[in-house]
Amino acid sequence: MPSNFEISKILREIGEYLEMQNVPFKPRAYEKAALAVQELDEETTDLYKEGGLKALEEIPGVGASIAEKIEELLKTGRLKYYEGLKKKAPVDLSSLTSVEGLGPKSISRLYQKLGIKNLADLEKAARAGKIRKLEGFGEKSETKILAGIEFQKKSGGRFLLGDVLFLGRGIEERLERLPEVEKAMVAGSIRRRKETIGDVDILVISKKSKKVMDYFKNMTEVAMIIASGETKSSVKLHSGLNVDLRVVPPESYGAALNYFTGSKDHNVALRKIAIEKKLKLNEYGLFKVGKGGKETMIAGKTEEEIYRALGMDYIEPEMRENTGEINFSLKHKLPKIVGYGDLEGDLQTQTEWTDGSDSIEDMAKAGIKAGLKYIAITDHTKRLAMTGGLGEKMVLKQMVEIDRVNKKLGGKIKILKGTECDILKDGSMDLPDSILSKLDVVGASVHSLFNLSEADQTARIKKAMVNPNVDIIFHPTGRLINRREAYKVDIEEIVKFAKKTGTVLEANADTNRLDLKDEYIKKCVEAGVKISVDSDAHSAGQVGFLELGIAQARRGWATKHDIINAWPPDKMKSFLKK
DNA sequence: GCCGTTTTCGGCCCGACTGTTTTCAGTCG
Repeated sequence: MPSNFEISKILREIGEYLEMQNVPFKPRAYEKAALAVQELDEETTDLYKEGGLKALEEIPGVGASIAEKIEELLKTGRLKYYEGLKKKAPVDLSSLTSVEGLGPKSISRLYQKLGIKNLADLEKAARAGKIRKLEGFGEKSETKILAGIEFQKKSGGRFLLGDVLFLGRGIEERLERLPEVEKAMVAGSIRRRKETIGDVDILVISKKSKKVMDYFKNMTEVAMIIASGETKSSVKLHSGLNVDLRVVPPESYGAALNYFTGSKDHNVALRKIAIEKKLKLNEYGLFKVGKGGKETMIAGKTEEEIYRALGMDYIEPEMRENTGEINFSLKHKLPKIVGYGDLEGDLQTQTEWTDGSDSIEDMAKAGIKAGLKYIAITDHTKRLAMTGGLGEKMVLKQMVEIDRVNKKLGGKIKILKGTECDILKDGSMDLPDSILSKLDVVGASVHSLFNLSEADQTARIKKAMVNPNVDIIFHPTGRLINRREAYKVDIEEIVKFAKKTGTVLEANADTNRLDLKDEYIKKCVEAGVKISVDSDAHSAGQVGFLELGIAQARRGWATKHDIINAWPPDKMKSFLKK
């Protein structure tokens, strides 16, 4: 039974195939439907079981035609229409479109003229200088393609945390529901909330491992069984993600969890400390080695008791990268990093006024649901025309609407008036100061001219930071994980200048961005620069991105003190520029 | 192909930038 993830991927590819054939409007329709399916709270399978074709048609963006296609997928696991399109141009769309600058039209031409089907073909043709000879391509596009391929190789088939965190958690929950399972827990880089994930590690305590393994290997999303044994099984999912399951005895659970959570460097450092204390640490426990090599286990049931036995404080998984946490722990001086429930507000969200999909009221309600006390509406500005960016008149109009909704919601949450204002080429703002000064929160963003020199880009952003109305620099480096490198900018200088001007730097929580990244967050914390953890939600459901933002803040060792939207509304507002 | 009616067709966010051109197509988000 195909999952929402798989259905959405097929719909998206259909849109891209139609785009390749220059079909008007349909591509957008499929793209919209793909997004809607991806964002559903419920599995499409369940929707269909409960309400049939009708229920599918009620998904916004899905009409009669796409509903029937989804039905075919659910019933047969296949879709003839999709297979027909794929036959006409059997190219690996998902990898080719992920090369920066390559879209459906170019891919279509490359296939027709040079028979390019995948990244390997593309690289070969580019290296042989064949692409520059094609009409519409030139030397520069060939160089750009090669650079794009290099970047792809570097990111090496890793998955975004946001895509696999919930998947891992889903498997964890299903395993935990089995009567044979005492406890199930995702370990590995997911537990450390690393921004990209190679594969998923799950630990289970159970006395009947065979039953657990059988369930695991037969899950609907499994495409292939790689290895299958009593205590360890590995599978590959349809999405290409590998998942390992390990069954451990209860007395070793903590040691196994510690071992399989990593990071490798952190574990090596722990083992060294154990050796200094004449102890031995492995995935089964912490042991005292007596005369004649006799081992007695002194800890292993929980991670806490292992750290304690080593004379250390417990270290949060997000900090286990061997970047100083071991020493802080030994000296009992670890910072108390921000908790997952600590945010009081969200300072960047978009609505249907620009490129978001929900109303101001819907976003506010999502904020209430997430337990927030305030939420800023920060729609785009006019320079970003493709989003329908707001000009002065519309901003003023939106402020009136926000007043209305605030009144209607009766104080359950405070909606703040904000903007995500474009920073223009020379560092000036896309809205006049007379408007910016009326808003509660002004975020400033780079959305254009990503290829300025480092000096120019840095100067551009610094100029925005000098503006007395600019409170926050949104997604300060502009990167898209696995898709686009950050623009060139001197981050040390930006951090220094943020301190000087009292400007906040954002830790954007969008799954694709996570910008600032963890090590830059750490630089801010060390420099005393405040950050804001924002969802950048473009729909009510995306307010949930905040969790990923907090995860990165934790990886950057940020405490509540460092994050302005972990503060109560009044304190937060008094920190912003006047 | 979807949506929303001024209901059963006509519109569909629309501008900047890049690299290719010499007037524009493709990509970005």
